[in-house]
Amino acid sequence: IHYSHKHKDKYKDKEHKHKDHKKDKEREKSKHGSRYWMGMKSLDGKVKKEKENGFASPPHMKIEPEEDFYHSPKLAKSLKRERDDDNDLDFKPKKIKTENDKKAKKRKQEDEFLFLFLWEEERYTDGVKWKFLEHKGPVFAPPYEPLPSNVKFYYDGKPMKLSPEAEEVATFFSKMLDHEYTTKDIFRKNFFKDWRKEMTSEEKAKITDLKKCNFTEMSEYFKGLSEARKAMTKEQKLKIKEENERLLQEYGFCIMDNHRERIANFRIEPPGLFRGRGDHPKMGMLKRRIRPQDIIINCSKNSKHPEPPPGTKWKEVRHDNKVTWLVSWTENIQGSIKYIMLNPSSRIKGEKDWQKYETARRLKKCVDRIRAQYREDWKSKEMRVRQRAVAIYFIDKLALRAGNEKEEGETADTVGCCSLRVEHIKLYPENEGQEYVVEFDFLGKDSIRYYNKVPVEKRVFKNLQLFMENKEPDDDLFDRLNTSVLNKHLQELMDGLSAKVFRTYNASITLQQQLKELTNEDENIPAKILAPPKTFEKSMQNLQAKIDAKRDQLANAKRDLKAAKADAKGLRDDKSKKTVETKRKAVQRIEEQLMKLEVQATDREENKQIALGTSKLNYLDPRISVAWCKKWGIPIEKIYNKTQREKFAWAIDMAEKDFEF
DNA sequence: AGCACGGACTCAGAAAACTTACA
DNA sequence: GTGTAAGTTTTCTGAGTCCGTGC
Repeated sequence: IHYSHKHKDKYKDKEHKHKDHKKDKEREKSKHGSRYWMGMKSLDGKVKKEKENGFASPPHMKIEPEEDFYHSPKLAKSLKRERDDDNDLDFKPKKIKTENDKKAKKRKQEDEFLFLFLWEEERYTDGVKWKFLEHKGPVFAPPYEPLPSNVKFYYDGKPMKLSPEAEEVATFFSKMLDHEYTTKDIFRKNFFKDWRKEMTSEEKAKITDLKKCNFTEMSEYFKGLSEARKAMTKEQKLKIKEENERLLQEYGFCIMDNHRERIANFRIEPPGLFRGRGDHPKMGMLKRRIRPQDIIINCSKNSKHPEPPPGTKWKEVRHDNKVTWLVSWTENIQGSIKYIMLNPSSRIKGEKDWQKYETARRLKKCVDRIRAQYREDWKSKEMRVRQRAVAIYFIDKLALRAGNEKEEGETADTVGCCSLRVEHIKLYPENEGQEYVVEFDFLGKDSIRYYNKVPVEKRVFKNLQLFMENKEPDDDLFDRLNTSVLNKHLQELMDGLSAKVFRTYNASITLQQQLKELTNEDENIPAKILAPPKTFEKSMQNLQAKIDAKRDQLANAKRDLKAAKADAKGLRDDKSKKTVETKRKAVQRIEEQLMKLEVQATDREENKQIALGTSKLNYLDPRISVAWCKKWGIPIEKIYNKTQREKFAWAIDMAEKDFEF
């Protein structure tokens, strides 16, 4: 590997005394791709190198063809090196693909070490994330378009023209009419409260009861619009597509340290009604429209700053290169900050991802020690140490999340390990032939139910009994523990260790073991390994879809029933009474069907379903899969789709067939 | 010292959009 | 061949983790 930079040369020389540099260089050049980390698929010839800062905005930057997913970063360049501005060619890393070459293998390991070295250097010096950042700012939600005059809102059966502000909020509700949300009390209450805030004083005086509001005409109108959109001609659809593409090209990319990087979310979230997950106390509240004066822009001083729309101003333009976001604003529901950041394919996210797996690999080296330690701590004299030790055991063995404490009444009531309450576990000294069984039943992240019955060590069991003594169901199980205490301890056990590293480590190591175990030479590999989880997951999803459909159907039927009732009240004839009865029966029938489906779903749940998609993206070191593919000659496309390949470009490039997690 | 708080970042499922298989 | 359903990918944004800061 050639580094013109002295200090790297020095480092390199130490490690590679006898390398044939010339050969390497040639090989490298002939290779189409290049080492991701060194980012040598540069913008050479595309970005004008503007010298010293080297980052002046390239006025006519070309778009890199999509199939080339190496929007490779110049890590080396972003590191602090003296600006002797040698040309980039000298930085070209090696592409090592020589299968039989032992040297290559060795070099690869050294490579990895070097990467680590470079990373550490960048990271621990000053926390700088970039040297140059330029972008076009966010794309705002389209302005509200008032309803045509023939689409009416009715209050108490009478048409009523709403002020634009009140009307807009009403349309948000009308668009969700088919959704289960709108039947929930909290949702309706929150919505109505916030809606009234948008009303004129006359409207406020008149509209006092949500039940008397009739949004159906509005709802039908929007359904019609979406039908019309579906029925558009090919040309019209194409036109929209082109417009989107134009917007993407203009706003969907930024320049960060010499590379044109994809932005993850360049559109500002449009206004609407807040939909939390689970039993969220704030569901239905108005999520307000974000304006330029709410927006903070982050970019380089020496970049071309994005312009606010004519006649408006940004809240602030700052130049903080210790953070990775381009745009931020404060959201009005929880008061939290929202960001516009880069795509997972970007250098900055890729590096972080890679670092995450490196931390997990370091855990691999000391996990035995740590396990021995917490088992020892189960016997500690100190309560807090015992609690901590049992908690780590759960996190390790059951992949529980850390479980930060949350403000009551601000969010749905969900828990993780440290925030478990007595009511969430049951202890069985003896259960179905097993000893010391703990039954977990609680709502975790996104209000997803965690239900599990596991036998545990006797000591753990006894400890849990101890922790639960003299406590109420809603008391904390681990009253001497919280996530910051826990993580501080973990940090002492290993640099960079925190609760979530266990998930990454355990998921990845298991994948590796399973692949080793299940893959055998004389079998046709792909079918066997890839099929079962896929079909299983699918069947689960299908069921969920059925349930959802049934729910919608139920909501519809209920509404029909309501409408029929209203009619009957007005008309008082036999015919309408009869329809009410049929509708009522329909509702009942659908309710029963829904029940059946839900039972089915929980049954399957017992079989323990794993969200394969999520772990694939977030917990499994992609290098394991890449190595496996290379080893068995399986095309990487079989495993990762385009987006995933972009996200894992670093791993695809880095991992050889003998990679060991 | 310890703790509340905010900030920045990863991870998560729902929904929308798109693609492919199938009647 | 065409319309539709099923499957897959992409987008969206909410829900966590974790750490630094300031009292």
